[in-house]
Amino acid sequence: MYKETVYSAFNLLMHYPPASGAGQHPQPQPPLHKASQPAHGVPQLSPLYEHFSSPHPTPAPVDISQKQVPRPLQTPDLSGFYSLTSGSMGQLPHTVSWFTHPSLMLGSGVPGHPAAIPHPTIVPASGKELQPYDRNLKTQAESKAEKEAKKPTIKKPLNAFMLYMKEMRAKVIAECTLKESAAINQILGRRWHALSREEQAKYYELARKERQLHMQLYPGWSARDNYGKKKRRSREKHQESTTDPGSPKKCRARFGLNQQTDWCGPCR
DNA sequence: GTACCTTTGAAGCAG
DNA sequence: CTGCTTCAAAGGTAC
Repeated sequence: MYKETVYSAFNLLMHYPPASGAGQHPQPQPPLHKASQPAHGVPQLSPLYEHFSSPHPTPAPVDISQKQVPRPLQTPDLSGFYSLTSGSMGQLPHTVSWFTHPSLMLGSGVPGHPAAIPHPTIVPASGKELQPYDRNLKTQAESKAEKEAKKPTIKKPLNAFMLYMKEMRAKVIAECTLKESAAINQILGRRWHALSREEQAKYYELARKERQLHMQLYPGWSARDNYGKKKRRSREKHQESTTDPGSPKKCRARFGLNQQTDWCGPCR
């Protein structure tokens, strides 16, 4: 069933091929620089802004100066970031995510500001609304465990591909009339590989700024904090068989191919 | 009700 | 240092 959906997704992909590659696997590209170590040629914020405002059937470019958001805690590096996100990114509601963090903008006291809206990366561990604790029914140990479990979870910052997915998902859904995320993500994965280095660099740069902002907001936070919070089934289920090629990523890993550029035969 | 699927990248961890 | 694992998002599916 699942594979059928995936196959249908690929069929659709043939009708909506990426900019280059035309339904085939992407052309090999030179490896990209590490996001944490920007190389020459990384677009500045201005081109980034152009990217998010140009390729889509969106209204005329927004006058950023009229949409500036108070940013009392900004650093020099993040200033342009806020200009970008409060302006053009505002046209992409699904991408704003935590760019407009209330605490950074000192929402309380700012008229009309959604100060009461918690940070999207902070969610109750249960995913549900927090309930008052009933002291009469729980032991201290239970109380401690419960409190721990209900501590708001700070999510990981999104990486470049995740940011790309957030922006492009709606477009793919509209084009392919698909809703199943697994199939959509396969398409997005191929389109990601079909992007030029310059186009990908925009998202790497955005992701780098996301991590930077995340570090400023949560200095002591570690990705390890969220380890084990997702209940997972036995690990055997995740190990692919020798006959199943698995995902391109797994396949590349198994055959020792370049993660950035190479496509293994079974996954084409 | 919730894990799984599916993708890439970042980060953590074990050897 | 290398390689493996986990988790970020998303929403339909399966249990």
